[in-house]
This record gives sequence, structure tokens and C-alpha cells, in this order.
Amino acid sequence: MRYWLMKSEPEAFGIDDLMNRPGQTEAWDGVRNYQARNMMRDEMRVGDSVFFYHSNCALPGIVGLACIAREAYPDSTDPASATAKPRWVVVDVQFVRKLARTISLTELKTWPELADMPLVRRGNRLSIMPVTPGQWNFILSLE
DNA sequence: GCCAACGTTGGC
DNA sequence: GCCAACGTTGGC
Repeated sequence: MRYWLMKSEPEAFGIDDLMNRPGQTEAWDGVRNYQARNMMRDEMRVGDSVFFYHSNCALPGIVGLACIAREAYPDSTDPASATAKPRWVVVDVQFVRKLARTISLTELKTWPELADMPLVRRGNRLSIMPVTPGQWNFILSLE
């Protein structure tokens, strides 16, 4: 059982959108970064826990919890998805709950305990990243 | 809207 | 296979 952080722009698809989906589940499509894809394809397993992060918005930060509901399969938004060699994959992500408050990026950056997270490192653009159990528990304790 | 960071593309 | 140009991400 692993822990992840997944970024999404709330204007495109936010935590409320996930909550309101049928089954509260949605395919996480559109990932076009190999590192992120490889994590989805090779490491994500059903039941893994996910921090849902809002990016590129007024208050970037962690807004909720989700889990992996289905392991990697071809991304239907990829033109090659129906061919023998799909390049991009999705996983299904299921809503768990919203946090009581947004734990903002600004706040996350203040904690030495989280200094190793790619999220708080300058220039990092990974949209999916692993979270250690220690980081996961520490962040939840901030709620 | 600006712009730094960085991944990708394509000419050579 | 190098690397400059270009496009995208995402905080501010």
C-alpha cells in the first residue's frame, strides 16, 4: 500500500468534480509525462491512497483524499490508445473525503519534515509523485 | 499575466 | 547524440 500526491487544476477537474462523479470515481487522463506515467503503470495499486492537490489556482494545496480504484489501462484520450501500442495510461481515482481545510503549498513549505517532497522543491513540475508514509501521516496531522 | 524551470522536438 | 528552440507547468 503506497501513498501518492496527484495534481489537478480545479478549473479543469477539482475535488468537487470527483465527489460528484457517478461512483465518485474518474479516470485520471491526460498525463503526458513519462515519469508520471511510469508511476501510474508500474507502481500504483488498487487501494493506494492519494492526496488530491489543486494547482494553478488562488490557493494551491492539498484539498482532499482519494484512492486508486483501478490499475493502469490505456488512456482513451490518446489517439494510440486503441492500437497495439498505447503510449499513455490512466488509473481510476475514487473520492474518499475532503479535508476540513486546504493545506496550502505555502504552509507545506514551512515544515522541515516535508523538505524532501518534490512538491516543495523549486521548479518541480511532476503532476504525480510518491509520498512517504511519514510525510502522509505528518500532513494529515496538520488538518 | 509574468516568467523560471524543465521536458520535448527536430535540425544537424 | 548534441543542443537550441519551443511549449508547458504552475507559483506568484
